[in-house]
Amino acid sequence: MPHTGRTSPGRQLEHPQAAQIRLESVLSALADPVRLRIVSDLAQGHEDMACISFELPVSKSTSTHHFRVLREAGVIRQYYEGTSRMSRLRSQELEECFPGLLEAVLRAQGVQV
Amino acid sequence: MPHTGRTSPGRQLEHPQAAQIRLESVLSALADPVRLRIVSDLAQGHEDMACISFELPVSKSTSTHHFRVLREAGVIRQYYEGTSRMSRLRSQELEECFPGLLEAVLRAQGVQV
DNA sequence: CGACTCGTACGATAGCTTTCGTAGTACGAG
DNA sequence: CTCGTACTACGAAAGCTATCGTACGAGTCG
Repeated sequence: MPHTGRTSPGRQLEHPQAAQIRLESVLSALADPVRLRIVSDLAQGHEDMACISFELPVSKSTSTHHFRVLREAGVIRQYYEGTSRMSRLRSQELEECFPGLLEAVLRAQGVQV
Repeated sequence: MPHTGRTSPGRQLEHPQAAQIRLESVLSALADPVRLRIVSDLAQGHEDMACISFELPVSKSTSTHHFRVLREAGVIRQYYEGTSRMSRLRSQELEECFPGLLEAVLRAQGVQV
């Protein structure tokens, strides 16, 4: 079994506040096949996923990079849980900032919304 | 006065067909402040605009580049009219390919949709 | 034709992106 | 404490992007 259920504090991860999320950065973050796939996977049921559970066609360090881009753009929120880093979409906040945007992108990707 | 009203054939400009428009390219095209502004301006009433009438904070050659990116991504359609190159949004086709996407982006930019 | 306007093509450059490997840190299990 | 797992940080390389200036082509007006 992975962990005991406790949420470890871990190191702090920088996230932009909802009001600081810029459209340009979000679009830029979504304009990459790997990241688009991460977002689709997150939207596809699994609310919280560790980086490892995405089977991405890139190396670990490259994954780290893509997750960081998504996080810094404000698309996902990440937190540590043991040695794993969990990710979840910031759907609600994005909906407030840019209504309909995430939904349109997901729909275009063939994800049930 | 600009021209006599005749539509000159000019040189052919390559456009992707609606079915060939890729989400990734569209997002990538929109992920730039200059291009986002072009798109907003086009949506803002002026259906057909010559490149020159956008007062962009970049040089002529850079403009050409940005218009090309938008055209090749399938976001705008361009045609020659005299010495001018007119541009218009491919709103309807985009709506068919990616419902709600353009609208969400424009709304996020503060454009009345 | 000649001059002027609008836009393109080309070449160059600086900076960013994507990618990786390697080395290291943080956590949990034993 | 030691080991394995999960992930990061750093450095490096290759490629793309945004930007420009200059030189040129296509069309219009006199």
